[in-house]
Amino acid sequence: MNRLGNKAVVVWFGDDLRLSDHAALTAAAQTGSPLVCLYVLDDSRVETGPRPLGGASRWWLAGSLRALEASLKKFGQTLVLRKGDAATIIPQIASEANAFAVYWIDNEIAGQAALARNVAHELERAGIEAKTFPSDLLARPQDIRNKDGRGLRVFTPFWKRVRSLGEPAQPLPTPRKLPPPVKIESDTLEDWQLDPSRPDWAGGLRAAWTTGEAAAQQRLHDFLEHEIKGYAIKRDRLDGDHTSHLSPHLRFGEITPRQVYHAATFAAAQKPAIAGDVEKFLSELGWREFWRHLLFDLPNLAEQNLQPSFDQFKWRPDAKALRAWQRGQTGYPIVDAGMRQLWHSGIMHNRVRMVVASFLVKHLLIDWRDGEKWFWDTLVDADPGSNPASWQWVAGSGADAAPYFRVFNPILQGEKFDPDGVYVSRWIPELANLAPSLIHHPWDATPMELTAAGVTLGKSYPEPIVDHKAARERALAAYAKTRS
DNA sequence: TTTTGAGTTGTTCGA
DNA sequence: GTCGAACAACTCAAA
Repeated sequence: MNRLGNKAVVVWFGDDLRLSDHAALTAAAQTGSPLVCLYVLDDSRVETGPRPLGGASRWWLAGSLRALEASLKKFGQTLVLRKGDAATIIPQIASEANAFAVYWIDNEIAGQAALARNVAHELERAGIEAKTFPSDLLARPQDIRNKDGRGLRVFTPFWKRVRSLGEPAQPLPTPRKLPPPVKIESDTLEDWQLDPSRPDWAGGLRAAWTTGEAAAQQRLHDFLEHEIKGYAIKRDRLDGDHTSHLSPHLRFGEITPRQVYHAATFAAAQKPAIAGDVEKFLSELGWREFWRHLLFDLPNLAEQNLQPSFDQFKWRPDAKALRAWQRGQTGYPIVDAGMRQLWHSGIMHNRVRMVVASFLVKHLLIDWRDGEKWFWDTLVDADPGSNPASWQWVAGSGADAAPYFRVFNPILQGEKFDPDGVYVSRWIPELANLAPSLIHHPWDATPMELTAAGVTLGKSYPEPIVDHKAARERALAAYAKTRS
């Protein structure tokens, strides 16, 4: 019993599937009131709601919810699952539980912010307190403004401003104990069918990932302890594993940027030799932050060109080429390797993301939105900020965007970042027997070299769907037109 | 106030 | 083989 009688409190979980550094959960636990831990899957494709998850993200969500359920169980708690319109369901559950308040973390994402406003409104009408807690971001978008009150559009000044605010708050520990649960009816995860079946295409995802908060913390620890040395240079290499692999964990809030920031700066203080690598790593966290802040200002980032001049751009609809790109059948080994890694593992090395995106947008002149949608569906780390913003960055229509003349050369990029062809061989085994000097441009091999490697161009591996030089010139001409 | 310089991720060309 | 220049337009900060 507490000062509120036997009234309960509801914690509404969203993209914050963890128990540590969770201000809403911590505050709810401190009330001592009986507790409802709630997750609502809002699948309704309403304009104002959050963007419906892609296939790979749905798979991740299922695993993450399972992990959260298991963690809560250790505290004698349960996770209540409901599907439908959050603005209807949350007040219902709150009154069913006889709750005096609903607490949640305000993740300040476009669709979610609108939904959260509706939820708060409905709760107020029902006489139930709606209390929100600050988002996971390192800084509040409201605090990073230029003279005109707008968010910054260039990364370096943005990141300087964020850093000038000082260290982010220390992350909160996991509550020592949680109050008992209120009995509320719940869907089961099986009801939601988040995992693919018929066919089950998630084998590669299961092999590549462990979802959940504990796995996220372990990943961060391993990365800082054993892998970060040399990050500043090695992160661009495709042979070997030199990136943190934290992105999907961050996406679903299994770990917070605050936790990553403090763990990383602590590691740098212990080992001055890695200080430069840590600084580079933190700036990657800064890019995530930058894109999120951009999304805060521009909710329609996945549809609307940030630079209006691009509205006139004549993209080239080409279903056949789009499909070849999606399936990793363009005939450019570095592009195809990336697209196959994505399809198999739900992830793609960041360097290759730039190469394949540049290829779709510039070599094929296909609308960046088509690429963005494919990534949204296939990436486990598909982020409402980073994904559209990075596509716009590559296309040149975005913030701090790549200049129009930057057309990645897929052969050079391969030779530079995968010099021994390790990455290509792994994802395109049919090219594995080609010499490293040929593996990024098999069309230059002699018939004898191809035969020796067991490659038949056009059969075992496609011919290039466009010629690099011609495609580059076509892209430059098309981009020149939008400028004038 | 105005001006100036710098800005994640590249490529090609010609000297 | 290496190196510098050229390839826009815009945003922000510092002078």
